[in-house]
Amino acid sequence: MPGPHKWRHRFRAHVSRWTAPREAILDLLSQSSKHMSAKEIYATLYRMYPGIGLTTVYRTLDLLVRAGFINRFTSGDGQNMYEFKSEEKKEHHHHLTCIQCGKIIDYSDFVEEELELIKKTEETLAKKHNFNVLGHNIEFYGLCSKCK
Amino acid sequence: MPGPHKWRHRFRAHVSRWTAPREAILDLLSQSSKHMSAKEIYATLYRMYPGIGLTTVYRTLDLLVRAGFINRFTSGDGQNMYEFKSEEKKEHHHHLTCIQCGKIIDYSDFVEEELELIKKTEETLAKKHNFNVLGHNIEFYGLCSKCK
DNA sequence: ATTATTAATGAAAATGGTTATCATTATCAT
DNA sequence: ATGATAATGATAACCATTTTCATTAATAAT
Repeated sequence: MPGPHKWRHRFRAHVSRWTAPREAILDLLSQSSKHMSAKEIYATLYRMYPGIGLTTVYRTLDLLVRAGFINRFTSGDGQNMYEFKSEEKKEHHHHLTCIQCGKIIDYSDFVEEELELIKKTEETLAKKHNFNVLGHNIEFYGLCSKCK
Repeated sequence: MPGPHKWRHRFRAHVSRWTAPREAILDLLSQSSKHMSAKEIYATLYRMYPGIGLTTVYRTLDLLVRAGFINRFTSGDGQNMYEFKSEEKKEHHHHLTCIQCGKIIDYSDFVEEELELIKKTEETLAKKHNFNVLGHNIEFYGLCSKCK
């Protein structure tokens, strides 16, 4: 469903108004396969849409996370990164981060095993501690080939 | 080895000078079973040692992480938490965090399985991406019994 | 023990990511 | 077309962490 309002339909279930910034942000993230920070997203959009504000970027990203369109995760250096939840390659993946240069590699090795274990763990934790488990963060970190 | 210089020996391998703030911080963390933020550590120590500075707390925590005395991990709300690496209960544990109130529960269910998988994953990632894998963060989050 | 060297400290200011405020703008139901 | 109000964006505030730099104090040399 290409075109100017590609996301409108799905988005409208979550917010009352459809706006240009929201489409621009969602569009950008859906086309970029990379993880992006709020600043990066702002800087990229600013080129073609100089009116956009950083505040709106942050607000929209929050919205998109809550609505389930994108994932948020914390990069090593303390800032949040965002990535589009693709439907096609809906492979469950985790991140391998270089603590030196910040490079992030997606990996999906042992996903089957991981998922089993995650599911089992979530169930046990939910029962044992009476938690409503909503998600998880799994990340490996170290030094990439260039930095080590 | 109790007494005023409990840590001196082990610490001296990593830094050139042994100081009161360093001992105080390490002492506090070793006695507290909880995870603490830099601010909490500072506030606690300030009572018995009003001369201490927040800067020193941060610097010493960095030092202790690098020296392997303590672990640092990111809590949900964007601040770093620190915990002593106990030798006795050297059980590998991970964290279950409430995104509402910030409560953190240590859990060690499925550690055997987890450790196996982690080890396997680390080895594969190291080879595949030529990474020097230094560690991992595994965390589940959700709503605790009070907050849900 | 005294002194010299310089690592370590701490007060204050700076930094950087994120959030709150609020007047203005623009979407959408009518 | 119009009005109600959701959404925006400029600015300032916030908060954890880091930097700067003059002062203090731990250790080595005397």
